[in-house]
Amino acid sequence: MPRAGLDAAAVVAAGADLADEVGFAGLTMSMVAQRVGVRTPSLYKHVNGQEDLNRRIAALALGEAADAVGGAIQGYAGRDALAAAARAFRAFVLEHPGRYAATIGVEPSGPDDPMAAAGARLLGAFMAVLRGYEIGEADVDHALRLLRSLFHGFATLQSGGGFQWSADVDESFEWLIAFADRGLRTL
Amino acid sequence: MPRAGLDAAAVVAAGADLADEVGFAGLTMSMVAQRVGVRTPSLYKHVNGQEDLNRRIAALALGEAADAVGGAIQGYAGRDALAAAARAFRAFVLEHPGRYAATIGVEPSGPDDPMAAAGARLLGAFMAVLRGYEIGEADVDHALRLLRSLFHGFATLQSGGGFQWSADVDESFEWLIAFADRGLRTL
DNA sequence: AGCTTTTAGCTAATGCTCTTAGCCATGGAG
DNA sequence: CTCCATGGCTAAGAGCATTAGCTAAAAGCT
Repeated sequence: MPRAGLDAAAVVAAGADLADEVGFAGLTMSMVAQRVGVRTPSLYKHVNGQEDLNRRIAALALGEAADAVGGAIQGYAGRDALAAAARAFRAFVLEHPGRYAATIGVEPSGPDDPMAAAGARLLGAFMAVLRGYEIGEADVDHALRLLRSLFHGFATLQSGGGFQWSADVDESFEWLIAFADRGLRTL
Repeated sequence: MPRAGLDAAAVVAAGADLADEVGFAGLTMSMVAQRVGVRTPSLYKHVNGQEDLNRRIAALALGEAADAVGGAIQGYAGRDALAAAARAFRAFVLEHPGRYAATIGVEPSGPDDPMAAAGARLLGAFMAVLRGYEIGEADVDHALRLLRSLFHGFATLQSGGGFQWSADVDESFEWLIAFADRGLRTL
C-alpha cells in the first residue's frame, strides 16, 4: 500500500472544498476520505475528529476572507474602501458558502487558536475601512459591529436563498453600501 | 401500551424546544422521541422524517417571530416602531436560537407551504415599520432587505458568540437602531 | 549501506444515527 | 357490539464517527 503523502493542510483543504460543494451541514468524514483517496479512519492521523476539522476549516475560511477583504481595500479610502471591502466579502461568501458556514457559531478555543488570529485579521480589515471616516473613539466599536452585522447578514441571507422576490439583489447590495456610507459620514 | 395522544404539533413543539436547548445542529430524532415519551420510529406517524420536522420547526419559528414583532410595533410608528421591532426580533432570536437556526437556508417547497405564509407575515411586520418613514417606491424593497440583513446579522452573530470583545452588546444594538433610523429618515 | 524507530496507512469492531417494514392493540365509527 | 383506521411497538438495515490494534513505508542514526 503506497502512501498518499497526506498532511493536515491537504485534509482541511479537501474538507473546505467539499463543504462548498455539498454544503457545510452535509459534509462527512467519509466524503473527505474518499476525496483525498484514503479510508476514513486514516484521517484521524491528521485531524482530531470532525470537531477539529470544522475548526480548521473555519480558520482557513477566516484567513482567506481576511486576505480577500484586506487585498481589496489596498489603495482605497472612505467610500471606495467600504465598497471594495463589502463586495470582496460578499463575493467570498457566495463563492465559498460551505467554508463560511463553518465559521458560524464556532468560538476560538484559546488565545493561540489559529482561528482567533484569522478572525482578528478580518476584523482588522474592516477596522481599516472605518479609519477612512471621522468616527469618535466611543463609536468605533459600534460601527465595526454594524458593518459585520450588515455584511454577514446580507451575505448569509442571500447565500441561503433568503431573498426570494422581485428586486435585483446586486442592486440592493449597492444600495446598502451607499446607505452605510452615508450613515458613517454623518456621525 | 397506553397511547401517548401525540400529534404533529406536539412533536414539532418538542423538537423546537429541544433545538433551543441543545442547538439546532445537535437535534436528533431520538431526543425528540424521548422528550415526548415514545420510541423513535413512532415519530414517523406524525412527521415525514427529519427534513420535514426541520421545515415545520422553521414554520413555527417564523410564525412566532412574526407574532412577536407584529405585536411589538402595535401603536408605534417611525423610530419607535423600528426600535420595538428590532428589540422584539433580537429577543426572539436570543431566547430561541435553535428555532431560529432552523429557518436559515430552508426555502419554502411550494406556494402552500406554511413556511411561506409565516415568512410573509414576518416580512409584513418589517414592511409596516417602513411605512412610518417617507420612502420612495423604488427604495422600499432595498430598505426591507437592509433591515433584514442588519437584524438577522446582528442577532445571529450575537447568538453564535460572534461578539467577543470589549464593548457592551446591548449598547451596540441601540446604537445600530439609531443608525438605521437616521439613515431611513434621510432617503 | 544497514538498523532502528516513528508513523501513515489499513482492517475490524462499537455504538450512534435515521429510516422502513411489519405487527398488534387501542379507540372511535357505524 | 363489531369493525377498521391508526398510533404505538419491535426488528432490521444502511450509514455515520470513532477507537484499537496491526503492518509496512519512510525517516533518522550509526
